[in-house]
Amino acid sequence: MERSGPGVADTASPSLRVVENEAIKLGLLDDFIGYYLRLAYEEAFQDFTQELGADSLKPGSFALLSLIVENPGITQTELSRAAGRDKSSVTTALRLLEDDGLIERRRLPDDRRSYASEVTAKGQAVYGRIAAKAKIHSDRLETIVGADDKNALLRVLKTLIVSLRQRER
Amino acid sequence: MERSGPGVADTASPSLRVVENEAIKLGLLDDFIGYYLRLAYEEAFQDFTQELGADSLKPGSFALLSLIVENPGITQTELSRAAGRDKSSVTTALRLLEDDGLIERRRLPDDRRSYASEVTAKGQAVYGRIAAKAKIHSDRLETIVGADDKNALLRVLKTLIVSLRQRER
DNA sequence: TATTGTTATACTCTATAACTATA
DNA sequence: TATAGTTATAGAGTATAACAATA
Repeated sequence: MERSGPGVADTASPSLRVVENEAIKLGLLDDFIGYYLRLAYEEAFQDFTQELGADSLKPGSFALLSLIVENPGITQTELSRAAGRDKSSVTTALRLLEDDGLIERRRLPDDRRSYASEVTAKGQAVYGRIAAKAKIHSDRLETIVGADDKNALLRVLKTLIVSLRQRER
Repeated sequence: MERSGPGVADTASPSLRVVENEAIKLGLLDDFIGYYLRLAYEEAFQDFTQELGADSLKPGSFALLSLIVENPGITQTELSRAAGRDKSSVTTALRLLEDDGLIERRRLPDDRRSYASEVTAKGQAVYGRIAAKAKIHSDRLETIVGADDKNALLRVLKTLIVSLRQRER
């Protein structure tokens, strides 16, 4: 990210005013990362959803489908950890994907408790279309913040996630 | 944020692996801001919640209470815009705050359709405690990412929010 | 005993739409 | 007619807990 000059970080910020709001004071909120993370997530998600249009896929489903495409045969417990969701949530979401014919599951012969998920031909096709739209969406975000800031943003977000998760334990 | 050297942004990233996960490939997801925004929001929120402990206040309520403390007499429509929630959601959340005795509402004499919200003495006290805990939480996040990156993160998030909101219209 | 996945269930947060009252 | 706020309701998206099958 581009550095703001010393001491000018705040004043250099775009005037959020929460929306384009008159003169609402944010107080504590103005410095509260979680507040902006939530708003930014919501806006980004909505932008992606609009881009998807008819290929609508729930946010959780998109993450799962990507993980399955990238890691054929991944088990549900692995998906659960990777997506940061409970295994019961994964079960629910996977059933929807399976009902739509986008993925298939088969039992693992070496551990018959586990199910390996695979993308189907149809799922691959849908994923291809979604991937193209995801790229458009990603490019738009990158245009907004700039390539350097985008990479830095990802890096900082990952640092936050990893550190906070480690702290939980 | 500290710049990574040219071309090393990715490799310089902390190895997220989604958690500390073996070797799950993220594919598209690895470059997908929305994915990390969601995970980061969830982790940050959970950290804040744990810090709050008994003074638990819902995330939406915290934002509303802050806005009321900072903007005494703010109306519900203004709160709605500021918090990025529908007015019906604001109504529901305000009633909880009112039931808990943290805020009061009074009709505006000049426009009897509107209600002005004010924090009560009790609400002020609760807010004081929460503010102290919010500071602890914020300081922790700042320690994790560093002061420069924190300011840059806020700046980039605000840019994203503002730009995407403008685009919607 | 521990783990994988399923199910039933419930919770949290939110929005939509129709409404009342005021303007 | 338009706006502020309320209400009833529904919907995402998720987790908890108890469970069956397997290890």
